[in-house]
Amino acid sequence: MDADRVSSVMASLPPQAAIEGLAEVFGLLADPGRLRLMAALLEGGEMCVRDLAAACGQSESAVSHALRLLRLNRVVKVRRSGRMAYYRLADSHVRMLFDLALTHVTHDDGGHSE
Amino acid sequence: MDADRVSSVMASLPPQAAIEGLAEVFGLLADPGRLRLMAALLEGGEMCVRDLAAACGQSESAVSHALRLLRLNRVVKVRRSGRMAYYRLADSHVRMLFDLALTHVTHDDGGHSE
DNA sequence: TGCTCATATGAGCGTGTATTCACATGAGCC
DNA sequence: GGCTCATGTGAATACACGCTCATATGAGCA
Repeated sequence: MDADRVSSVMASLPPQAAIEGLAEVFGLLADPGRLRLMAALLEGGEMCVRDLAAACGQSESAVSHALRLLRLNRVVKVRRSGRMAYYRLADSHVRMLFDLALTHVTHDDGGHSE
Repeated sequence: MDADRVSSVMASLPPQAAIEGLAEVFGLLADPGRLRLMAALLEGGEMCVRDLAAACGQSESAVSHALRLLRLNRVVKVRRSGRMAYYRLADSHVRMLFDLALTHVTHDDGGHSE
């Protein structure tokens, strides 16, 4: 048991709040439904809820719930016009993470094993 | 309802397998315990289970379970020496995502709101 | 006003997942 | 061999999360 190493590593760990914030952000990206929405918005630019639901193969209710989460975390932005709501990706860190990961996953697919 | 836009977006969506793989990877990063482990390994280089548990403030069992997950997904690698197991970060995409996000979160902290 | 459509939201439910506890494996040491 | 220590694993529990269903809000339109 290397006590020196342990305490120096402990001291270097990011604060709890930062860690939990990170986990929350990654959690947003840990759902296929939300990922499809983001991929659609990345390609489509700006879309309404119905079109997003149709394009991503999800119910409008599920999409609305998902968009609410992304909205609360500032991953997407809304523009309201009449009774329509047009969503687009915000220029957030989340977008960048998603974009980067998507690029990688389409070129090289790592898999499972022990 | 913009049918053309919808179908063109649908066609551009990454295949289901890619999306699910992405979600799985992000899911690995969506837990504060695992993030602390990765942060510790990023700083400490190579550490045994006990030291990781001590440095991250988690039970050894929880750490072992978490490391198993990370190992199965090739995020960490093990070196066994006698009864000890020394873990280190693998050069995976996951590591890069984590590293990038960590850098950002320590410089600018985005938050919640409607 | 009354109706429909687009979206939003709340409750309830089923599922996945992290943690703990108890135990197993296996190396080092006497 | 018998003991201890470091790690691994399985089962059980508790919690979080996403989905659906029902309903609400609010714009457009007759």
